[in-house]
Amino acid sequence: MKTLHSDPALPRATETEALLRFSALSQETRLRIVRLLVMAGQNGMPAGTIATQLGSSDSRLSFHLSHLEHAGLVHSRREGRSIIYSVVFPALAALSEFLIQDCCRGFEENVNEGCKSESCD
Amino acid sequence: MKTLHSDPALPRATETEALLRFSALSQETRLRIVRLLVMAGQNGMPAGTIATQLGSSDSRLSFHLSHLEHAGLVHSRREGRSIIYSVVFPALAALSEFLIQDCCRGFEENVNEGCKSESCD
DNA sequence: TCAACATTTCTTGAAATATTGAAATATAGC
DNA sequence: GCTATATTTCAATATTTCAAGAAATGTTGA
Repeated sequence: MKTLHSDPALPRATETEALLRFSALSQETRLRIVRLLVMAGQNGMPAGTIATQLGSSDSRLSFHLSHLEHAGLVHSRREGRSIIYSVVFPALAALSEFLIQDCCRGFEENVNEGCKSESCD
Repeated sequence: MKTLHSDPALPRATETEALLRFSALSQETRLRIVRLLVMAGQNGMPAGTIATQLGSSDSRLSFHLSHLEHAGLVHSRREGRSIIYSVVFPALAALSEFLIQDCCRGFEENVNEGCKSESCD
């Protein structure tokens, strides 16, 4: 079984990246954008559609999308007059890796029993 | 193989919890506290030791520890005159679950190829 | 180039969060 | 009870982040 966080080819986020990404995800609108884009998958979604679905103003949404893009969590491409946003799955994966690796890997001798028995290996 | 994010007994964090926890982790000192406590494992570490190791003032550290505890990411217990802090591994696990589940589970028909081929299953 | 549409940038003010240092609280040992 | 140690709380200040709307920019298709 190949899992999201155990793929050795998938680098864990650095502390700086992790900080930037956690910060980006710690805002309600931005977290919802990410969840919306995850559901939209590789097709992505135009900025205007996202704004409509979340009931946010265009300018506010643009700000949040820039924020997410700067954090490397979403990617944009132009299609006609629309700009299509989509989530960067490897970035989410690396962030998970950052948490999980610290939780369960490399510190096996120290890890608590709850984690060891319920969640690891 | 039993993995951190695929254990059905391990509930995914709610959006509110996720927001609170992402927010807690998006601050340099707090992220370092969590990493330090992960390394300390179940034994945990006294507040004073954490402050010394991170070069932070006692009062500042106390504030950040309260913040992390309120977010459910760390737990405290008294031992003599020290208060020992330790990380709540299931909380980290649930947060990872929150990201990973949204990334790869429940939306298989939409998930992008990069995620599907590199990270899922 | 022009008109229409989509997105971004900028400004302002409000709200949340961080830092510092001093004072307060709690425990252990004498 | 008294003192030393460990940690937390509090008040004042500084910093960061957020929201809203107007104006500016960029793109398409005629």
